[in-house]
Amino acid sequence: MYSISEISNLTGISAFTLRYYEKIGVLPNPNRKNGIREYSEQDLEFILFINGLKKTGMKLEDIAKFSEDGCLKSQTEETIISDTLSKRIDILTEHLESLEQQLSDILAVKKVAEDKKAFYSSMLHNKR
Amino acid sequence: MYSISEISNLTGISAFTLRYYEKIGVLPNPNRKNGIREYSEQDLEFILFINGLKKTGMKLEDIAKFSEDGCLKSQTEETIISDTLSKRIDILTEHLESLEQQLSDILAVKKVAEDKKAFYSSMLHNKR
DNA sequence: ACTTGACTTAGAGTTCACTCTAACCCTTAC
DNA sequence: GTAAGGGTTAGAGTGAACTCTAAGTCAAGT
Repeated sequence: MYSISEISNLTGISAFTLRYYEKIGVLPNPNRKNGIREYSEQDLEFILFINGLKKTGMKLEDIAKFSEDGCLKSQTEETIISDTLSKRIDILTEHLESLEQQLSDILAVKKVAEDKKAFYSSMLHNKR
Repeated sequence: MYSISEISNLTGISAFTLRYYEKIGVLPNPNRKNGIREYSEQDLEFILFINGLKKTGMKLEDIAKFSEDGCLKSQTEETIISDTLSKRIDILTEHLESLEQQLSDILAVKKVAEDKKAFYSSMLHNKR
């Protein structure tokens, strides 16, 4: 079990931000003992994944949609589960497409940047 | 030769943003005819590269440092050129490191996202 | 002649994601 | 008992990167 400051140290996310994420629904409410947050190993893993989504450009609003249980009382157990699953699958599918786009952007920029760097280095070398 | 709206269409960057980039030094001033911007093929290429830097997370402030000539009158030709080259090399080197970090972040998230997606899909499948 | 699309400066407004403060309470370890 | 570390709400402030408006000028094409 981890305290909020331990999670903060392990993830690099400040305690402020962790509470903020909880408030806006990006992170689920963890178990509490005397009102104090106690994070499990699975909570930590989930937070790391969520942080990965954020680092790779997913908006907090969309992460919140992924995180939430979608437990509307008006729905049956069956529908809740299917809807939640479908929703999560959709969000992941879309993000995976974005990841492919990012990969190709990065590889393209990397190539040009390497070429330019080599070119500038050779100019610098010839000057001396 | 391209007009600002052509460049906007070709790059996906709005004319507003192109002028804004010029104002804050992210993009150099292009040639003008009667005060109207005329972009060359090389200008277009440079803009596409700059846009790649931005898309891969470089701050506009740093892009501006990369873009500027650094032509301080107090320096000799020699120093100007060497300083400009070294500066550009430094910026590219640092960004290439960031690109590596991004690649590993993306690959890590991609793996977990694919696993989760497969897991959710199988749950959904078993439900039906 | 008129429409279109360019130009200018200055500044207001927006969105996103924090980041922190205020002001106050509660519990556990030393 | 006191300090350290946790809790709450509400809201202010920050910084980055746009995004657009106002209000006017100008030049080329139909």
